[in-house]
Amino acid sequence: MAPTALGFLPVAQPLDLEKSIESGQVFLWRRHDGWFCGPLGGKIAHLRQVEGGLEFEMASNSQEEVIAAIHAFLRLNDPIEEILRQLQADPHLREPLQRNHGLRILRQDPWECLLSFVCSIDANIPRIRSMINALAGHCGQELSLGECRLPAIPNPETLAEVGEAKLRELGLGFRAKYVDPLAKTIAAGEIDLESLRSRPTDEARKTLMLLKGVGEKVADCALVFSLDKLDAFPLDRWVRRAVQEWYFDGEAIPDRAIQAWAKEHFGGYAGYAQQYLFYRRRLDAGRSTF
DNA sequence: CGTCGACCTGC
DNA sequence: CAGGTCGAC
Repeated sequence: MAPTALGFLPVAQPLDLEKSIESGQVFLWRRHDGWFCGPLGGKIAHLRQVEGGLEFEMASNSQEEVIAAIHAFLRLNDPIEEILRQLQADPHLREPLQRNHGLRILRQDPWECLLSFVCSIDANIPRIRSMINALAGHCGQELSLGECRLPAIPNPETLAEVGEAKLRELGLGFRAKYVDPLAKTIAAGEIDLESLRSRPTDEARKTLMLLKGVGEKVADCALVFSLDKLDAFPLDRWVRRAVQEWYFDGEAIPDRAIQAWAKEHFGGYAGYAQQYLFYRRRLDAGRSTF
């Protein structure tokens, strides 16, 4: 039995763990006895928000290591007050910012993130979860902590061995023809995802889009949710609709024009703005699939 | 260059 | 219909 680090991390900044985890950024996390249970830095973590901070439990030798991992995952070093202050200048964001106070961008593993969002193509959140879980269940390492068991996302090398036919059997549908070469390309080291973190946003985006199945939207999700490019602005059908309705009087605008507008309008934290626009637009549409 | 259909499957 | 992408006009 691995040693377990248990503890409390004080958090004195806007944070809503539930909203952040259940806002369609991560797909393996689940609730378990009032805790959230999910993958964190290659291990399994339990997190629970309580008055003044977070309770945590994780397999590890050191509390410091766990706290560092939580900090990274929840992006607790982002200048969140400054970000929120900037976004509040936009009247369309004031209400969603207030109603979803503490909704944060998460920092997940780039491979896990890219794979998840390729699976997200033309699917809804329950479907995405089911695909990711099927993949992980088939060839991912089984993690466990207490009573909570969780299959990890298979690494690219392992996934590359599975083959397109099996991926279809696992329920990926046409996405199998993207995921199979994606795994093979990453496994072969042709693109080093981690190294994109230190490249400019546009360059990292172009590199990601060399991959089959990675278009603008999927690339932007990987950039914001895993590669620290908070200026990227993932443009899905919901956000596109929100922008057209709220800022352009319902007029249809080409994506590149929306991107240029977002860059100008939201600046370096467009990724955060997108998350609030998305969240609000989904709620207004009466969805409850979070 | 913009536009359009095909692509899997499940709720 | 669902948090797109690709390839063919």
